[in-house]
Amino acid sequence: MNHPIPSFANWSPSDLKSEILLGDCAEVLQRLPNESVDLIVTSPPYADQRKSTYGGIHPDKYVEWMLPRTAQMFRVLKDGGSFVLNIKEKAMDGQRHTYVLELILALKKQGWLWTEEYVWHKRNCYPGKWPNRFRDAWERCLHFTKSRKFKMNQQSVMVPMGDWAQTRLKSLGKNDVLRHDSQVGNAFAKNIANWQGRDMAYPTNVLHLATECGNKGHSAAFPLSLPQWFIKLFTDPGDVVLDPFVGSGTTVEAASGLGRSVIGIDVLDEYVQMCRQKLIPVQGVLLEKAAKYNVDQVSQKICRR
Amino acid sequence: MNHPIPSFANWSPSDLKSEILLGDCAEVLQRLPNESVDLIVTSPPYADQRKSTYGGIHPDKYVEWMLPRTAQMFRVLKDGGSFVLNIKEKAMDGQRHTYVLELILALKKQGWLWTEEYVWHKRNCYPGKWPNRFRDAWERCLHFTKSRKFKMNQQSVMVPMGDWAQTRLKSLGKNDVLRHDSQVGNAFAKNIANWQGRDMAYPTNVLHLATECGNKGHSAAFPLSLPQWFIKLFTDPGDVVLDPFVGSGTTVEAASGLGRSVIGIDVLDEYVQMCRQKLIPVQGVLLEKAAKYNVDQVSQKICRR
DNA sequence: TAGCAACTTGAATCTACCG
DNA sequence: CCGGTAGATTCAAGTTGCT
Repeated sequence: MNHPIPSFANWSPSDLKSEILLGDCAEVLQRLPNESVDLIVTSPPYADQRKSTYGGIHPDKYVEWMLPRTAQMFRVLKDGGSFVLNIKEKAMDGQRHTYVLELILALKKQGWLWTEEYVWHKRNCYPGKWPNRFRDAWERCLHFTKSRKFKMNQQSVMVPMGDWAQTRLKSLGKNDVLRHDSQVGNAFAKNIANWQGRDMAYPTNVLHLATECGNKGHSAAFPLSLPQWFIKLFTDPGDVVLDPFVGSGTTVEAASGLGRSVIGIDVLDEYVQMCRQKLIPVQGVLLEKAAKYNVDQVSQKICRR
Repeated sequence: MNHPIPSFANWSPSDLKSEILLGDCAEVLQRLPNESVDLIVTSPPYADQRKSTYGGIHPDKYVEWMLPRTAQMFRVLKDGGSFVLNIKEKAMDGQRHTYVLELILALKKQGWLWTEEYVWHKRNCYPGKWPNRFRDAWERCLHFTKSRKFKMNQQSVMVPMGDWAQTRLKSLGKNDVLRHDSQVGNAFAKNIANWQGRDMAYPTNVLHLATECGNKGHSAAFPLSLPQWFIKLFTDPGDVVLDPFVGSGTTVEAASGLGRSVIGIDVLDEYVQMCRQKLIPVQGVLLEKAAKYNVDQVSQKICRR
């Protein structure tokens, strides 16, 4: 269990693989070599007073808890790579807690560049009514990089304009594109270029996505299209995506579906198992595809834990 | 020029007035008495390296520059009042500057409660294309208060419901009626709820507003509906609204139009003049109205500190 | 098959209450 | 007075089932 994880770097795009590892990413990440990951997309356990899945990190201890983990992420991320952190501070005692702000400042001290803050606008947010606030309908997607130059495939997330845009259905337009892609399964097969004939426009830093209510029991809370968007934007097919807090495995699912290699880590065996289950059909597809090249090599890679 | 500004507090709603004052709000606000303002809505000069309207505050000096001004705002704001700060950090050297985060932390130290962060989603944002980021389509509207209990008229900003309501309106099921009875309790409130509650829903903390392209040349970039929303939400008619950084006067215009008294301050005489021009038609109405009651009494109130 | 209706379920947050 | 839990509130999207 303590042997190093092989580097995913320098693989050809056809040699896709996925590793879902059990453990605390603060330790598991030490088994990854330097600069071996192209993109980190994760939604860490939110600070919480109650005891919960990750042991419940208290808001006041959150930055302190996170920093050793982001230090490892910094090490394993390639120089031109990106780190996308989906997070939102809770309201406590009538006001927003500041641990996310403090985390941003601390990450900058750690060497990260705070390149951008994307807003995920949740169209269907949690219900409720309070005398001092409305429902919280947005979360931060903080974009950090290691250097000013990094990989960004803007064309890959262009959205159709024209007929759609005029009818104020901005979210539906983007959604349809994403849904189309996810149905297809991976980026090799279909391309957004199929939507040619319409004018395409670059999106903004505000993402309109509904949360998926489908997954019950497990708090997905993270629509598939969210990691998909960042994966298409910040990686090429065959690149390596890392999610150090797998949870229900949405990022892993998105990365595999888009033809990226993926490393997932979680402390809870329940999540690890569930995530591996999700990948079985995808791995099947990859096997077929890879079989054209070298079955023995690929199956060995895929089946190894 | 150094005489105290009369208190706008304790006026009857019919005695609306507006004062547009020339000077730096750090000094001008000293002429206002304690706890005399119900709401502060402002879009301060953004940090900028270049010399610009407000003398160009450098990002690194921004917090230091702002704090003496917010200290005065804290003093003049009523206990149940609100302070809405529209702001967005610039990108500098390829990354977002942190002065807004630092400002939030500093304001908390100053005694403010960081109650909420609303997102203003700019539907039509500034065009442009860069290799490392998309167009910036959102700004922060930071909501600070002096205490946990504050005035919030949620009903005043309710919005029509989505398609869900339209299908629902056709036939109200038993469940709706029963739920309704138990929740509301009396017939009068029930009628109001029937009139408003069925097809209207509370908004979220994400505001969808297009920027108004109308005002050219002046760096307003602040749609009238944005201050209108907060003014309706956090004040009653007749309350006193303050904008210490008037600029093109959008907040002042909104407040007057909604029947609130208003105090505006700006260092540039050009903005002060323009803002007063905007208010002339409104003031005419106010004068007529006030004259009907008691001119002597009103003038007396004006001169009282 | 399309369309409507009823039901279910959320990474929520407040107040009230208890030990 | 602090810390923890229970109860109430509320709406968009998905799911299921019927016509």
